[in-house]
Amino acid sequence: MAAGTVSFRYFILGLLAQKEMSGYDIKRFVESLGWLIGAPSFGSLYPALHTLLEDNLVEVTAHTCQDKPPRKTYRLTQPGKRALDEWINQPVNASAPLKDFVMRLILANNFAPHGLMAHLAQRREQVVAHQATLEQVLSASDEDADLRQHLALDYGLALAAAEVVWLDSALHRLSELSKELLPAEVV
Amino acid sequence: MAAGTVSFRYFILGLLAQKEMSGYDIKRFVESLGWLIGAPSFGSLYPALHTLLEDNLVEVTAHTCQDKPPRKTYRLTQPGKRALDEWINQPVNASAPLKDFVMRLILANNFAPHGLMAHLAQRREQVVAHQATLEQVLSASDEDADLRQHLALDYGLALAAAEVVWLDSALHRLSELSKELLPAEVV
DNA sequence: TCACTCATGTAATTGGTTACATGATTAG
DNA sequence: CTAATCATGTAACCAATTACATGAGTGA
Repeated sequence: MAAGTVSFRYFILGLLAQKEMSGYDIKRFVESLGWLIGAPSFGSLYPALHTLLEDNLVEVTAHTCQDKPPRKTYRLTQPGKRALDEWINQPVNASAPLKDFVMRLILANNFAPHGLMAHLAQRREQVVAHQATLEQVLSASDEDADLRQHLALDYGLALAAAEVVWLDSALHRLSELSKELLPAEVV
Repeated sequence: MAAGTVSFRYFILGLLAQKEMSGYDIKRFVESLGWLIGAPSFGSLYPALHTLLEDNLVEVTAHTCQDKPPRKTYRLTQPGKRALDEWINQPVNASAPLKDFVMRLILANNFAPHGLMAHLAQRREQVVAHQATLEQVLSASDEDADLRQHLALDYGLALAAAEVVWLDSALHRLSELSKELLPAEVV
């Protein structure tokens, strides 16, 4: 295992599966679409790349062309591809935080066909369960409590509801997509 | 500073401001409404309480009545109250994660009157900015890319939109509330 | 020449988890 | 009498941040 990261380790691997990138590229990319997951700092990103390299999951090319600052781009090796596949199609811990869900969502392309839908369906179950918990807490709380007391509950419920709506629509669209791709496969 | 936590440190302090609780109580409470922030483990919770105690921000009572397992309940001291006020009315870092926002939302009661609305307004700005970034990335990406490539973007946009709607409604309700409470204060 | 972005890295520290250890009380 | 829940704690470990250090290229 050596030193380094774990959560981001496979996420980075997944990003490199889509295209070859440098550490700096990864940072910029994650910053742009990662407001829900938070971009890793260089202090964790570079060491993570080094350990992936040590483990032979990625390989590197140094670009030292002049009139550009030198950079190193990383890409997956065959063992890296296998490690990623194994990781991504593995069921996630039921109480995984939002962050983990979104990280996998960003790697959507790397899922096996059924895997992605399973991931969304599992998330849906989780969110619905949380919704139920929040509603229960809300109904158990003081009737005369002021708005401020319920704010967080209300917020949680609003986000959960929005997420369920989105998940349903995404699941629907994905199933349409798979019907299109496998028209003869209908049971 | 000693060992212990930091993010959760003040959050715990805020919970104790609402009512006296034991470590176990805190865990249960946070688990029930904290799906967006994640409950701290006992391994961080108890040490955090110990350091709050050392710093004289909380005080403790041991309840060793028989036919109940012994427990310790914590409550704020005056210095604790001051530390909390100082912390909560302090502006948060602009790129703070969702978790930080929600933690403060749970502590809504502890805000100075204007502080809470400022907090929501600041969050709104942040979310709108993220929305703009995501839309930009979306429009810059391949037109022929399949649904899977846009899933995370789409998810982010859906959540952001829902959050803005909620924030607007909450801000509106809070301003109604403050009008009610200070009817003569209108400029 | 000064500041800014691009680009890579390391060391110290921190915030937090996991696993472990203990014990009382309650329900089957 | 055994399992589950209530209840508190410690030690080892880990992931990740912050701060630091370096250097090339670009534009004012």
